[in-house]
Amino acid sequence: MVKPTRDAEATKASIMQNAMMLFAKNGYDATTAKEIAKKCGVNKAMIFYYYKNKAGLYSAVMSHALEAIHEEVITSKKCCISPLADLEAFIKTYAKYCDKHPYLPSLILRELSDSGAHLSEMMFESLRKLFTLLSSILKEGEAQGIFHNVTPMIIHFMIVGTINLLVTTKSLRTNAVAINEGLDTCSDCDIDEISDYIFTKIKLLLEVKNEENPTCP
Amino acid sequence: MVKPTRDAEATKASIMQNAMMLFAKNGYDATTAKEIAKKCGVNKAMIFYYYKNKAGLYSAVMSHALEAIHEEVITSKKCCISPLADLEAFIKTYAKYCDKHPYLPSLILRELSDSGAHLSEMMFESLRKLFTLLSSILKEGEAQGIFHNVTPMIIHFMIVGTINLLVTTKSLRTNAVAINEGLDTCSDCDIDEISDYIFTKIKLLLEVKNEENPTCP
Amino acid sequence: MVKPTRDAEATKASIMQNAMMLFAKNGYDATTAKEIAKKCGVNKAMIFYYYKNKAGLYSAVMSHALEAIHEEVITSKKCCISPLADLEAFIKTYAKYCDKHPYLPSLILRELSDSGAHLSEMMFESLRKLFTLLSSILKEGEAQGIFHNVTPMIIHFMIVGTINLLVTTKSLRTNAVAINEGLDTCSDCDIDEISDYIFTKIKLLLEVKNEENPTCP
Amino acid sequence: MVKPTRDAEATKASIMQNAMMLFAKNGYDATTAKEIAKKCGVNKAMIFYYYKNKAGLYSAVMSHALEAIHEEVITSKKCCISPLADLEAFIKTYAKYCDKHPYLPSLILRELSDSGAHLSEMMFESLRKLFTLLSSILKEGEAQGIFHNVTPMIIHFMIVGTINLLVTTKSLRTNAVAINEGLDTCSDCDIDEISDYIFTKIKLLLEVKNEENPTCP
DNA sequence: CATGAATGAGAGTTCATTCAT
DNA sequence: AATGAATGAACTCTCATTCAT
Repeated sequence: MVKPTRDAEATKASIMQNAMMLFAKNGYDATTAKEIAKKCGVNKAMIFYYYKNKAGLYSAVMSHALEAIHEEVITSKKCCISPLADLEAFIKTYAKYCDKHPYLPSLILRELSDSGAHLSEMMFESLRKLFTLLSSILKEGEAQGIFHNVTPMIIHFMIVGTINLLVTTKSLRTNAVAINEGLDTCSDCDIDEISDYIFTKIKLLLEVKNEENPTCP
Repeated sequence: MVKPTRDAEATKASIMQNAMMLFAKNGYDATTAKEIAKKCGVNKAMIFYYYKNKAGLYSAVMSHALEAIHEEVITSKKCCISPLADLEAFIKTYAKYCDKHPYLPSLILRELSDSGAHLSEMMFESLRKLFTLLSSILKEGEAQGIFHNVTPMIIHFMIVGTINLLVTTKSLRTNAVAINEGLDTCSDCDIDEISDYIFTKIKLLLEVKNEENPTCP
Repeated sequence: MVKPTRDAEATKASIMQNAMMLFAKNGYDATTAKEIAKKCGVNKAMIFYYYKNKAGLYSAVMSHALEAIHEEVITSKKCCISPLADLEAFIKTYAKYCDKHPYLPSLILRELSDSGAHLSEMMFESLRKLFTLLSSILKEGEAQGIFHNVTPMIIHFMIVGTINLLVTTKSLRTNAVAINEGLDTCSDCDIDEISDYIFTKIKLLLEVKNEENPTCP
Repeated sequence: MVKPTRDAEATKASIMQNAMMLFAKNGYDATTAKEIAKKCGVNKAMIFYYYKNKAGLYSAVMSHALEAIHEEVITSKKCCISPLADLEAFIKTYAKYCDKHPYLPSLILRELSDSGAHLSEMMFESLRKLFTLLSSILKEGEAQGIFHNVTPMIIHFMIVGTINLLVTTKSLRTNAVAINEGLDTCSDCDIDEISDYIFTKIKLLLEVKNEENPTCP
């Protein structure tokens, strides 16, 4: 009995927002249009009015999320002056964004978990762009003799995969520690510690000589 | 006078095997009983006869997969004599197993992607045991002064997450390279190269002094 | 400050015109308000504004079509001087009208095909008047000894049914001949040939002695 | 609460039978699966179990009806010895069949009323076969000098169209006479009178010399 | 042990229609 | 007069699950 907004933009955005949450939590198939509509307080039919069909909504959700993160990472990179600083920006921005929008890593993991069989052109493109960005940073660093023995794809997954898993398993890790007290599941680590740690480790792994390169201010 | 299809046990196993494939490829919801039955060449009702319901079958599938890997990784560890060797065994065994049974990483990623909301006790336990194993290796190595600055949870995800993503995205990465030729998506890397590379990198990242420690024969 | 689309009457008429086409082509149920509106270039809501609801629009369409033909056939009759001439006028006018407005026979066949269950009073009345007209011509002819053995209802259907089917199956008959070349589906016959032929045959069937009666000039 | 038949053939046939009635009465779109299932006393899902989808059921219904009539007409023809006898058999068999199964003419009129836009290959074929049959009778008669000035397509529609309309408008014609007493809508004519009349008229129209040709015994 | 028939619940989607501007 | 947003009811179709044989 929520009275209609009569504000197209707001309704449309609300649908996307709530759909994002539900898709991330329950996956594509287990999320129903009814459920989304209820959460938005709008009629089920509005979903189809604005997004044509469920797949269209999903596509829009993914596109939105991936564009946003890509934008953010690209922007953060601009302030920097060296591959190392770029790398740091990449890691920290990605981590921060995932922490703030924990739906994203869920959605990405889900998409990747079926070999991208249902990945739309657009999502595929977004993921590729993100990788291309990191790849160019790493290649540049290698060219400048700062990074060594780089296989960009694997490094990419080391960074992105680790962050994704840490974010998506947050509640899980808290539970695990409750059961087995000796286990350190990093359940108290905040996102800044985590990204610092990852950055440090990635530097080691890329055989960076610490003192010589400027990082992000 | 109806001739039974040879062997009940075989039918039951066939259902599990085919279900595993389909669950991994399409996810829980998108996999239908009809589809599984068809692939097995048995009647749909048999699934319910043997596994009570779809959730029961899924549970059995996950249980089977996780037990198998756990067995394998635990066993392989025994052959070795140092934390470094154990680490190597862990990485290579896990990677090899995932490569041979690519359904597993898919299933795991899928489960983790919703914060384990639907993770059964049993699956949760299995994942925890896997982490406990690696954790003990890392702790032991740190105690012996071989590994440094270890946060086991993050290292665990770095290893397991990277391997999972590399395996699940295999076909995806091949496509990506077809589109953008300059991109190196490691599409030709075989699993041995990959696990070698990861092991090497993890050693760097754990600040292992290379020459002093024996590895697995 | 919204500039009205020129002319309310024009909008209303456009809706009717396009609705007629679509109802004829796809039937009542398969024709949607959206579709009609799109074809008219007006907003969907206008249909309800002008015609209250879909049934109202349909009613208006049928009424319009039937009135038009009735007007035309009745009028044409007046120019003539004998039952035979009247009959000729009836056949040729009906045929010509159907050929020019092929929606009408479609709509009529559709209505009749469900035993008139949904036939509105008004449509029923129109169809009845058409039959009454032919009936009176035939009766008069019989009274004058020109026509013999007349069962008006059957003759009526022989004329009207044949013309309706020939018009509605035009494209169908063209296809049929393309498939089976030996078949003569009269696919090239134009409406004048057809109505001439029908008139000739109806004369034979009514046992008219050819030379004695004047026809329409 | 009808207890299940557990007789596949019976259930399947019941669905077809009831669907035929409803499709004929209300048309394709206005007939719902729910309605059909209710009339059969079976679960809605059975329709899809046996016929895949609504269109499949419709197709099966049409196919069944058209095959049946074609069979009947072909069979009746065999007993005869001259084109005239064949023609008589055609008309009387068709009329009788339509009278006994009044769904058929409704379905045919409906299909033809949209220019066969939705006519499936199979239905189209059946209709074509029926026409081919009559066509060959007429051509043969013309070759033997019994029939004159034959345009088979038009004659076909004169026969078939007239019978179809007479059958489908039966109740309508009864109503019309109630309103306008002077009107003779042939509301009391039985099917034998009708087909006799039509046959007689068609003979006149084909300029058959009455005494010289044998008809069906 | 195995099958095909049957079911009920619910999903996505469409659409006539109304409301507010 | 005209529009786009919003709704509720209905429809087709799917699917896990059960029943009878």
